[in-house]
Amino acid sequence: MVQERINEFAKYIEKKGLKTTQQRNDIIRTFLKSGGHLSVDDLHQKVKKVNPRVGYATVYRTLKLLSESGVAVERHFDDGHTRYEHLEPEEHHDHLICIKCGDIIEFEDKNIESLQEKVAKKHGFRVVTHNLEMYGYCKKCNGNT
Amino acid sequence: MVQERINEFAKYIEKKGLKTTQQRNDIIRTFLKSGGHLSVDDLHQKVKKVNPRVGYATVYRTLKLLSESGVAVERHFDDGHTRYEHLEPEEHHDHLICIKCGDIIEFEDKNIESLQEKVAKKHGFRVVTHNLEMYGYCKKCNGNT
DNA sequence: TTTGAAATTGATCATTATTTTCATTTCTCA
DNA sequence: TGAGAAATGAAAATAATGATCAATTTCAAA
Ligand SMILES: [Mn+2]
Ligand SMILES: [Mn+2]
Ligand SMILES: [Zn+2]
Ligand SMILES: [Zn+2]
Repeated sequence: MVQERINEFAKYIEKKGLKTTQQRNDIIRTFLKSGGHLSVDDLHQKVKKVNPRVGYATVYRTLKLLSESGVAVERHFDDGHTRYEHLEPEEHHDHLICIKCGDIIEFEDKNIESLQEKVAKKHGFRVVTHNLEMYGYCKKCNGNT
Repeated sequence: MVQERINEFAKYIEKKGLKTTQQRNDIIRTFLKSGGHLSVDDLHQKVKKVNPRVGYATVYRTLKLLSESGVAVERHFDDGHTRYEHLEPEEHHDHLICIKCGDIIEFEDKNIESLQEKVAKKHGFRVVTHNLEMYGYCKKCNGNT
């Protein structure tokens, strides 16, 4: 639920002694309303339609805050643009990324996750985050160039 | 074997109609002699000890060629520095990365790999490359801050 | 061995994503 | 409502990487 994410972020802002502003509200609402994996530029484009005076730097700063608060997660796919998506708490997934059309498929596989933990444990390693990305050709692009 | 990698690269250079040069030789030998996951800067530092006149750009260019040839692979961990390591043909592994001391543990898990393929197949996706990275605390860093 | 076209090199400049600065504006709340 | 703290946006600063280009090197043909 969008409102819950907004409240969650508000709580984080409050706890850090920061302030609520119109720009932040516009950015957060636009972000939460959007699906997919947004670059800073993507989001800035969208926010400008709502509030043309929002600056690029503020989008950067707000996305950073959203990540810190747990409302958003940063993704670093292999295209040199950090992307953000919003997740429900405790939610997690990994990605299949088409190197032809750019389509991104999300998946979650408990068996893989549990084997990952097993590997980590074998090395005495405590995992905080992980990412599993597979690059290749999606179904649609498979029969082409 | 280092010599085999050198030959492999020579063959690639030849096939592309490129030339053998002292700089490339120095860079390649230094790279193959080194273990670990080297940044461009790391490698440049090392090469300069062998041949001080080697420029930064040439290290970039040569690492690119090494990757194309299959002798090296590029890694994009979450620190903004592309790193390179050399692998034997057909070799593959993934990484556990300590966010405290920076140590990198390599692992290979056929079970995980096979589950990955299964997930991809389920989505009609043909995987070309993948990367699985787990960030956290290594055994040594676990009992500290 | 000489030669010259093609490739390479290194210094420097260009680019691009992201961060920082800082003067100005906006919030918060006593 | 007014002061102090935080936020903003425009522009400058960073930092990794890529592109340019004149000078140098390689190599196969002569
Ligand atoms: Mn996703
Ligand atoms: Mn490795
Ligand atoms: Zn596709
Ligand atoms: Zn460690």
